[in-house]
Amino acid sequence: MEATAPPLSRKAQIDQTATALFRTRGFAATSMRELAEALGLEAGSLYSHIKSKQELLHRICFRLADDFFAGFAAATQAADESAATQLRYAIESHVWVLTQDVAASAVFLHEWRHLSEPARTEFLALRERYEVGFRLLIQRGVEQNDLRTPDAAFATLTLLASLNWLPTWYKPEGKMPPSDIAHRLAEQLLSGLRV
Amino acid sequence: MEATAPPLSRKAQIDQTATALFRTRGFAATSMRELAEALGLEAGSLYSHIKSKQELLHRICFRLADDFFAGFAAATQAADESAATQLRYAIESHVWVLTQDVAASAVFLHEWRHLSEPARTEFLALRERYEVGFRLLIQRGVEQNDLRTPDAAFATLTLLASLNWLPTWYKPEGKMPPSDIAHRLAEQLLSGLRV
DNA sequence: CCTACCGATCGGTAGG
DNA sequence: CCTACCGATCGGTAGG
Repeated sequence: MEATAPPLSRKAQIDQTATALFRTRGFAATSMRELAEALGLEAGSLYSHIKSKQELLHRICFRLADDFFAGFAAATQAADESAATQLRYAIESHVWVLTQDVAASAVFLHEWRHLSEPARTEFLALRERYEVGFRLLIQRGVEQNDLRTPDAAFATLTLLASLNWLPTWYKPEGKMPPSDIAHRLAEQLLSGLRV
Repeated sequence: MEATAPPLSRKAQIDQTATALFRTRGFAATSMRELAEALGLEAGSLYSHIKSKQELLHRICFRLADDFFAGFAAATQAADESAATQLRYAIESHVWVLTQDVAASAVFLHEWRHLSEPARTEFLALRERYEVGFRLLIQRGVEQNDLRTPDAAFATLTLLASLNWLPTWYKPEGKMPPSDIAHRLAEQLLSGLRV
């Protein structure tokens, strides 16, 4: 049971509508006039709430990055857990963030290259850091003899790839709850790595 | 050792350059003037070789679709092979097509939504059919007791996801030859499914 | 939040 | 393959 969501501020409404449009039509193919129309405004009126189209993309991408990092930190802070267990938590956290806002996740995953510099370079550095976090977990799992793989970097890429495909097929109204999906994905992906 | 490639026709040059631009900048964000400049032409001159920007995208996407289907058909025509073995061949074929033209593959995977109707709907139907082909192989592998998975549809999605992430990191000039990559990916992905 | 508008750029065409 | 150009649309601003 979920409480009714509090009313969104105008700015949050703009973010949400922009996210949906960027997802389905792409950043470059979405015009500010479309966005305004979807909100019941005139195009010029948007600019009393935001600075630019670019700012919208920036906010979406970096908010998601924050969420992914926060989840990863929480998943790996229990130092007494094995690396394999921490990896499971990290996978579940990743899926959780993805399912909490599929539209924003899709923008995060596919529209980031429309970020202008220096945001684009900064964004790529964050992604790299996140990926390294997963790779280190896998490597430690191998050292602890809980996991096995011929190539940890390779395994990391395929693991994240499987996870990041989720926004292309996940439907929030589907009957499998996010926690089930997270569990199932973690199970399947870990089964390919376990000793 | 590779023989020197034959000179490309003007139309093939346009296709190739458009593919590279659509990949790195996206279809919507690529202008015909950029494309012309990359080819050393004036924008208007493009239209003596092609009908529209849309036609370029259409040709790229459907050529790749043809390649994927041809490879899948070849991989699965040996009826005396087990489903698990056919699946291995199909995975290797998929990787082969991806690595033969990473740029076109990336466009195929990410820019198809800019296809105008009815091409877009037709394209989605083809993708669906291809996916079903993989799913049936996995299901038959399970029936033959060579493969095991709690959910064949789920396993299909994650398998294709892992494969389709390849164009985002594969560098043709890297030292791992495509056949090695295909082998390795097949091995890793099948290991998660094998009994 | 609207009206009215800016300069720039878009895909594409006519005529040679 | 180029020159010259079309109408449409773009992101964004000024002034209220």
